[in-house]
Amino acid sequence: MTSPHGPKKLRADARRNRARILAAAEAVFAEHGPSASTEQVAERAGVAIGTVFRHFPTKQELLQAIMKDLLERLTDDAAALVGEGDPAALFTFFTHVVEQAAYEKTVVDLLARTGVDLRVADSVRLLREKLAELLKRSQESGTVRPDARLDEVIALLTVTCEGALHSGWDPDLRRRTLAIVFDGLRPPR
Amino acid sequence: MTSPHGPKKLRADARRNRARILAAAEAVFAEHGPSASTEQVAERAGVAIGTVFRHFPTKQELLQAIMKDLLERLTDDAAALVGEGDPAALFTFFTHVVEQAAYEKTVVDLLARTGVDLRVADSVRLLREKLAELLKRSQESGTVRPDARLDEVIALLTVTCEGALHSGWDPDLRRRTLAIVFDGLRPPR
DNA sequence: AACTATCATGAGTGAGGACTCATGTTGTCA
DNA sequence: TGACAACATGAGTCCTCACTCATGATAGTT
Repeated sequence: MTSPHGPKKLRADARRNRARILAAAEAVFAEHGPSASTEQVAERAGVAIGTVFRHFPTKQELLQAIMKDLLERLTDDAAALVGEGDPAALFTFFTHVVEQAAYEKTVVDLLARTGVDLRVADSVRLLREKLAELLKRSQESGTVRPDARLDEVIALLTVTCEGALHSGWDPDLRRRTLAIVFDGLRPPR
Repeated sequence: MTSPHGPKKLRADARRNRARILAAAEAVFAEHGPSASTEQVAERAGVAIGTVFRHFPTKQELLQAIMKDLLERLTDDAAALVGEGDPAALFTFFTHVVEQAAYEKTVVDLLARTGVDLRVADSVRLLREKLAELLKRSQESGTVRPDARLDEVIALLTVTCEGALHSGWDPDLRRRTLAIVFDGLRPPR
């Protein structure tokens, strides 16, 4: 950690604006992809462009902040599923993430394109850990083949999200494609 | 066809330059993605930027030309496999395409991102037809489950190429991921 | 060889977008 | 309630990039 005291104290209006910018950015980038302009974000947030750059000195940092947010949300979801003890938890999570991907164009872009080298390594590591737990549980309960490794699962997850998104799969195609992937992940009978 | 006489007669130097530009564009876009600048293409081809725009009036058209090229190449590959009668032809083709994807960043980008609405619909249709044949053969020989439809197969193909590419899968991960997808595509025992 | 339509050249243009900074505003605390 | 540091503003800067066009070169034809 660079700041041992957590986030610096912000003035009330600054804290409010920061939140509005983050929300606006998520919406705008979700709609138009990461190449959307910072101006659009500012407009949606109802602030001047200078304010956006005060909170996030570069566009890159703004994207990182959004990504960190989403990764943490996903990690929480995964953690909740670990608690529930669903034997098919991995498939549940998989489906959930892919469905959500349709509304998170940006994050999928970032995950798959820019890679994971974005200084969000910590958040990614946490998500990996939760996913590893989900995988282990599902393997122990016999829902997932024992020789499947975390890397393949993540690869399939990422890739399926991208597809569901950019290629605009309709719900039926999404279901059918996931069904094939899930069958591939099941243990041989 | 818009031109019943095939491509218009070009002067020798023009034909040579057109070919060099296409090759350069494929290389540059493969390396840097479709956002690479037209200047880079011109430089790599050893021509002035005006020459690039003489042959391809917009960047979009240049990208389309590359895509058409690749689609035709893939269609030929698929047609050859149809001729050979390999019962696992679909898997062979699938593996081939994914391996090749690592060198074709641009096309995968275009296929998955810009979609197929790029006025290359004809080339896409031809490739689909060949793929349909491959699928049918593989299903008849019992290699692929009979309820798999072409849409899912194409979805998985596209998506796997994207992953192999942007996420930089190493050969081992690529093999393992494909193995899962193929298992999902096999008929239940 | 002479002629000309076709082609190549590359500095220039215009638009868009990331980022800055001088100026004005407001939350906060004594 | 003053006074100041923190914050907001948005016109302006700088840069990149797709695309143009006036000028010069050349392949193909007679």
